[in-house]
Parts: sequence; C-alpha cells; structure tokens
Amino acid sequence: MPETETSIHPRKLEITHAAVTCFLEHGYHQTGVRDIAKQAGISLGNLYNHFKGKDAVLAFIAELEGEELSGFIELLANPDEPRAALEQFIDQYAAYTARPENALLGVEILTEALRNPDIAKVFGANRSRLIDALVSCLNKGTKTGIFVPYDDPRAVACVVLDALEGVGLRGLSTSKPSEHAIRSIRSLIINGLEA
Amino acid sequence: MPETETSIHPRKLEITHAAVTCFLEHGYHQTGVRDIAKQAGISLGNLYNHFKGKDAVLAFIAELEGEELSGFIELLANPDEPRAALEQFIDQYAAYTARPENALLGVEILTEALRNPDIAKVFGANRSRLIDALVSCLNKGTKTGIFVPYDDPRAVACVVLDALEGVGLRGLSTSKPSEHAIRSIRSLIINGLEA
Amino acid sequence: MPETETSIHPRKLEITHAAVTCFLEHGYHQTGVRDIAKQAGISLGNLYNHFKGKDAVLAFIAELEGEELSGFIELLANPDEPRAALEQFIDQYAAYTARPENALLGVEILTEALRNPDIAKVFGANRSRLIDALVSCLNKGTKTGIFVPYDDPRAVACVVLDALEGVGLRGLSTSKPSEHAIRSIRSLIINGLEA
Amino acid sequence: MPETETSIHPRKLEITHAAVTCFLEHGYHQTGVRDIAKQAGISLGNLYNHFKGKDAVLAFIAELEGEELSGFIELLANPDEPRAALEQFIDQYAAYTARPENALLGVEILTEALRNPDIAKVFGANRSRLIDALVSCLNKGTKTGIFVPYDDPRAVACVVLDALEGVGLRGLSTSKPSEHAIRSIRSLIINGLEA
DNA sequence: TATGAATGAGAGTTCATTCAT
DNA sequence: TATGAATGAACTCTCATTCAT
Repeated sequence: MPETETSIHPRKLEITHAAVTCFLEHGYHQTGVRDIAKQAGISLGNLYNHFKGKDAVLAFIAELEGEELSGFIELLANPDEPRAALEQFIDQYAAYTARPENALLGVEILTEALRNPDIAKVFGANRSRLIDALVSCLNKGTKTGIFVPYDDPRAVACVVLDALEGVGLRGLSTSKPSEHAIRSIRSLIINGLEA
Repeated sequence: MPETETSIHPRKLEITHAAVTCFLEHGYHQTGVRDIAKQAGISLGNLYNHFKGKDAVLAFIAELEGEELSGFIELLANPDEPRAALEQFIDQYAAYTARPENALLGVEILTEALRNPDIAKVFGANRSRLIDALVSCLNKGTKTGIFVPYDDPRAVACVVLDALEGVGLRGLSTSKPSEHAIRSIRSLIINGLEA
Repeated sequence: MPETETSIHPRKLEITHAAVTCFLEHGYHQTGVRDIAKQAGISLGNLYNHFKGKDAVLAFIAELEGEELSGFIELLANPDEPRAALEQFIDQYAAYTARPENALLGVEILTEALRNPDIAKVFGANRSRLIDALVSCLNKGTKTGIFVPYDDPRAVACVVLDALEGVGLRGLSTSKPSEHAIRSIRSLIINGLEA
Repeated sequence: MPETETSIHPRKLEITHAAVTCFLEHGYHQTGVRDIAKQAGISLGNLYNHFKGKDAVLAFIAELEGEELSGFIELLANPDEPRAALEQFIDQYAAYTARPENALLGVEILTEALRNPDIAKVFGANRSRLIDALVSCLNKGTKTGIFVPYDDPRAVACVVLDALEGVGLRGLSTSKPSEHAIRSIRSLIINGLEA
C-alpha cells in the first residue's frame, strides 16, 4: 500500500527517476549507488536519507510500477463484454510492455525477485493483482459462454501475460516495434479462447 | 556444431559445471570468479587458463545450452505431421524449461545478453535456430491446411516460445510443477492455430 | 601556478607524502596502492576519494615538483649578470638533484612519462619551463657578449640539465655526495660557454 | 664474463631479442614473462629452461649491452691523439644513445639497477669500464697539455656520459634526431676541456 | 628441451554503506 | 535534509614461478 504514505518527498521521486534511467542503461547490478546519486544530482549520503539501500530503490520502483497496473485491472475487473475487454487489454498491455523502459525494468525486477525476498514481495503482489483481474475476466467470459471453459484459468492468464511480456522483451533485441507480433498474439489468444 | 575446438579440456567442463551451480544458486552477478574456482576445486588463476574471463564462462554455458536444443530442432524441422510434432515439442520444451536449472540459466543469459554483446551473439544464434525450426513447422502445417495461415509466422513462433518459457520462469517463484499450466498452454496454442 | 584548485584537502597531501615515501623506497611499480594507503594511515577505498588512481598520485607529485622549480626559474628568468646567475643555478640545482629523494623521484617520473601520457604532460610542462628559463639566461649572456653564441641554445640548456641531473642519479649508486662532481661540472660548463 | 660461456643456446638469444622488443614497447615492469615467451614463440615454461627468471633476462640484456661498449672503450683506451679520439667518441656514442632502443633500454636498466642488486652489478661493471676508458683518455690529454687539468677527471667523464645519454633520452620524447644537440654538446665539452 | 596447466599472492579498482559535520 | 570523507570487503584479473608430462 504505497499510497498510504502521507506524502512522498519530491527528492525521493527524483532519485527514483534517476535510478530508472541508470537501471535501464546499465542494468541493476551494473549500476552503483554512486551512479544513481550522481544522476539525481544529489550527494551519495543523502540518498540514504530517502532509501534504506539500493534494494529499497528497486523495490520502490516496483511499487510505482504496480500503481501503473491499476488501469489494466479496472479494465478487466468487471467487464460487460469480456471478449472486448480482453482484446482491449491485450492491445494496451502489449503497447505497455513494448516500451523498452517497461520491458527492461520488468525483467530486471523479475530476475532480482528470484533471489531477493523484498523485491519478490512487491513483484508478486503486482503480478497477483493483474492475474486475478485477468482470471476474473476469463471466468466471466466462460460463464457467459463466449469463452471455452478451461480447467486452470489462472494458467491461461499466465500464458497471456507471458506472451505479451515476451513481445516486449523480444523487441529489445530486434529493436522493431513489431506491430505484426501483437496482432498475431491477439489472434492466437482470442482464437484459442473462443468457444 | 558451435564447438569447433578439436577437444575440450576436461577441466574446462568442470569449471563450467561449477559455474552453472554457482549461477543457479546466486545468479551471475552475485557469483564471483573466486566462487567458481572454489566450487570447481581449482585455483583462481587456473580458471583464467581455460577462460578469458567471467563473461566467457557464461558464453560457453550458452553455447552448451545451444547444443541441447538440437533435439527440439530435429523434432520440428521436417515433420510428417506438423500438428503432432508441435504438440510433442510443446510438451517436451515445456518439460525442459520447467526444470529450474534451465529456466534460471535461461533468464540469466537472456538478461546478460541484453547488454553484453558476446553473450548476445551466442544467445541470439541459439534463439534463431529454434525459432527457424518452429516457423518451418508452422509453415508446413499451414501449407497442408491443418493450421490457419498467419501473416507473421515468426511472431507466432515467438509467442509459443515466450509462453513456454514463461511457464518455466513462473514455476521458479511458485515452486509447483504446474502440470495444469502446460496442458492449458498446449490447448490454447493448438486451439488457436487449428484451421 | 598549476594548482588551480581553490583548496587542497589535507588528506590529499598526506597521501601524496606517503606515496613519495613509498616510491622512494621501492619505486613506483613496486609500490602498491595498498602500501600507499597503509603508509598514509587511511583505508584503501578512501584513497580513491582523493585520487582517481595510482597514476594520478604520481601526476600530482610531478605537479608539486613543478612548483618547486619556480625558485630556479626566477633565478634564471631575467638575470642582471647571466654568468653569476648561471653559476648560482648550477650550484643550487645540483644541490637539489643531489638530494636522493629528488633524484629518485625524478627518474621515476621520467621513465613513467615515457609511456604514460598523463605523466608525460605534467613532466613535459615542468621541463619546458625550466629549459625556457635557462635558454633565456643563455641568450642574455650571449647578447651581452659574455657567452659564446650557440646555434642551438636550447640544446645547450638540455646538456646543462642532463649533466646536473646525471650527477644526482650517479650519487644514488655511489652514495657519496660528490662535491667534486659538481665543481667539475660548473667549471666545464662555464669554461665551455665563456666567450 | 659472459664470453666464458662455452656456447649460448640460440633459443636464449631469441628470447633475449623478444624481451628487448617487449621492454622497448611497454617497459620492463609492464612486460610479463608471458609476453616475452609469446613474442619469442616459445612456451612459458621453456623460458625458464634458459633463464632463471625475469630479472635474469634483463641482466643478460645488460651483459650484451656491455659487450657493445667494447668498440668505444678501444677507441678511448690508448689514443694517439686524445682530442680527436674524444671527438670521435662523442659523435659515435651520441649516435649510439640516439637510437631509441639503446636509450630506452638504458633507462630501464638504470632504474632497475637502483633497487635490484643483480642488475646493479652488471650495470655498474659496464659503466665502470666506459668511465675508466674515458678517464684514461682525459688524463692522457691533460698530460700532453691539450686538456686543462681537472681535480676530478672521473667526474668530468661522468658529465660527458650523462650529457650524451641525456640527448638520447630527450630524443625519445621530442622524437627529433637532434643533430644540433650533438654538435652543441661536442662544442661545449671540447671547448670546456681545452687548455 | 619443451609444454602449458596449475598455483596463490597480489594487482588496481569499485562496492554498498556509515557517519561526523 | 544534506554533504562527501571514510571504511574494508569484494571485485575481476595478472603476476612470476613451478611442475608433471
């Protein structure tokens, strides 16, 4: 619940943005705390007035990313037309992950979450919210008969997310926006889900 | 046959296995060259008689991983029954990526490839071979009329790989083998592809 | 005034003195950064808060040495009596180079300057100032008719410096102050220059 | 007495030449034993069949340099005309030290001799032979009345050598052959010595 | 004689973090 | 809040040398 903080010091956000810039350019482990401080234009010691340590910066970034997911979740949460909602989600989430900053940060956070419990906690919470919303959308679609019933809707939701995020990751190396790719995924998924 | 060396010094393989163990347990960046040497039971300096540096160890691991893909590629290359071949590939590749060692190493190599050209080269070559084979299978299926035609078969191939690898990655956090997940993916994909 | 920094951190000077001690005793390449830090009584990492690296320490020493030359340069710059000025310079500069610390550091800096551009820059600047001053003194002497005219006064200046510095270097091995040597040089030079 | 060796293995000379090449290019301390072996086209271990260690290679180079001095020494040893012999020596020795390889190696050996007794022994022996010869030439000149008497002929000899070697060293940085310089030195010295 | 794997100490440098000011 | 000096462990990598083959 990052929103419960009474107010976020503007300096904290500056540091966060500086860190994002560094992490994107050089990666989390290749970025030093000094680099972040320099990029933020503050002293090294002052960074520790706003963050407990390097980990905390990444965790905070993950928190902020989590807030960006709210739009997607609302979209999926209680859709009148599950199929339309799903299609819209696919397009928008694909666009989201296609932005290199999101794809790169995503994989940094993912890999760090594998071994760092603090990061894992935030990352897992974000993921759960998104998957829950997606599952609820799929279930509604199944209930209204427009989607085939699956024995593990959560697995399907994961596949959808993995595929979409994979596009973003792939785009990093190939450096092409891959309009085709997104369309193909949407077709594949919708095709595969439709009753 | 990426390994053109006439013979590989057994010590080189020992070091490689030690490195794999370390990378799996602590990650690439969290593993020191000393850790690898200690795990391999050799002196630090001797490691540099077999590898140019830490990067080279990871690159060599990626090379060896590439060789493990040959089985999958043969499976897909010129299938009599594309649908059966695809299903078989999905099951086997899902089983492959479901093994934590493969999933973990895969993501380490992937993220390192994003910024390290030496790793990117090997990683990209491996990926290309697999995608090419998958595309050829899809194309054959389309030609024989059992798959719907897609305007970007390569994108579809990527989706399939991303989804399967996503399962492996997901399994690392949830630590359950996820039989369901694989079945769901197979259904989704096959369902989505069938004419 | 090569030192444009508004103020030099006292620790930086402490490190410099420690480095001088080490370089004199063991030579530049045989001295480790750890040795310098230990001699200075500070931690290893802190040294890098004051110097960019080992090279920078030597470069700074060379800078400080350059400042010590100012006295000699003033002596030579615009002498009323070139011959007296030259004799005085010879005696004083011989005494300067006869001090082992100056001779030893000088040769360390010289040899390092041969391959390290950063050192070469500082070293070259120092040398130029001294030679320029010497040349101006010789020229004045020639103009006033007390020195023979030379077609390359700069070459003569170099010879004088080389000879004087050679005494200092020689004294390191023979470990005798060599009063004789200096007197011989002065005679030789003055004798050779007089009209 | 390097000549007493019954015979020098040709490989030993190859290694020596390789070492000279390396030392000239990167300096003694910056050259690794591996570099020498690679340059010589032999294995690392084999180098140690011919030399006790890295020091021994430099010491052997110094020995060979000593042999090259024989010509100069004969020239000076018992001259019929000391003045002509001295002039000839100045020109030839200047030409010798003007060759970068000799100047560079000379300063490498000199600085190493300051702290390494093994090198100092060889270097000192070479120097003594040359100075002795020069002194004997000067003394003969003084005796025959063509040179002024000096109270320390050995010091004068040192000045001459220092000046000539200084030219070579100076030429390394300025990279001009400095015909002028040599002429100036000869004039200065001869001028200064003549009765 | 010749090889190159093996050693481990040591190289220079960066690290995340703390703390007095 | 803000500073940057201070810490020392850790980093990757190179060193001269030895030794079994």
